[in-house]
Amino acid sequence: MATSPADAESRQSRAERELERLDRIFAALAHRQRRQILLIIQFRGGRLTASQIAGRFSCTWPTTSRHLRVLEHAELVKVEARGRERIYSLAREAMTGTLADWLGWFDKGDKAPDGL
Amino acid sequence: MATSPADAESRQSRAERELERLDRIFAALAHRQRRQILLIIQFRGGRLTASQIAGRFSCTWPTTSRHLRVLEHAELVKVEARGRERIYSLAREAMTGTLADWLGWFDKGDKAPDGL
DNA sequence: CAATTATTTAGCAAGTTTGCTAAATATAAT
DNA sequence: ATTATATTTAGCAAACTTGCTAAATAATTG
Repeated sequence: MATSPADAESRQSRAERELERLDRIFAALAHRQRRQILLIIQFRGGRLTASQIAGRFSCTWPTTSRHLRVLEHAELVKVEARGRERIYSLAREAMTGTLADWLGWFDKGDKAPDGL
Repeated sequence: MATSPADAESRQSRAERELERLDRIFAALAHRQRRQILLIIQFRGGRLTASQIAGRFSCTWPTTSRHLRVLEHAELVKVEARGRERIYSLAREAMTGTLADWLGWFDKGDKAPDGL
């Protein structure tokens, strides 16, 4: 099958989108409170409302709310609106998938990633 | 055995030092070029001089030099001075150890980390 | 020793992130 | 509808990061 310019473009975009995804994930994880939020969700029931999460931190609510948005944008958490509450849970795939895959480059020395 | 104030203090410090270590690791990984440097070291021979690394990027040398220092400070790479060259290699333990351990919290739901 | 090569440090400007307070939105209860 | 509750958005100041150029250090060669 022929490889159209559109294919080439979309292939490159996809690689670039992958990189941007990693950028967002690692940027999101670069703040201690955001990592802590993930652990709290994991070890405090798996599903928590924004206020349950915010309640565990000493900073103001809007600050935690922003952290939650960063995590959401990085697709590390999922949100489900229920009435006036928002219930956060882990998007485990992103963590153990995307992130663990990246880490995997350093275990096995087989193939190099695209851009080397 | 009695637990002296010094013990308590050092125990707390150790936990805090752990967290600071993670801070440094995740902060270091939060920049695309720094992640790329790690991959380059991994897939281009394992041991590279600063200039070999810098040569693969379009930014200026001092900029790459700073990135290398950030990685070194996070203990993600080791440096060995040989004459006027500095040879960088991966400090694999930090990556597959510390980092993979952190990721591990999200696999198995057994015990929660210290500060929860 | 003077010149060259490898690499880092200093210092600055531009951009980004974080945390705060005040105000807005949106659903639920009275 | 008014009030209360849950949560977000706006906008600002302080702090941090990044990239640059110019200058410094440090080992090597002529």
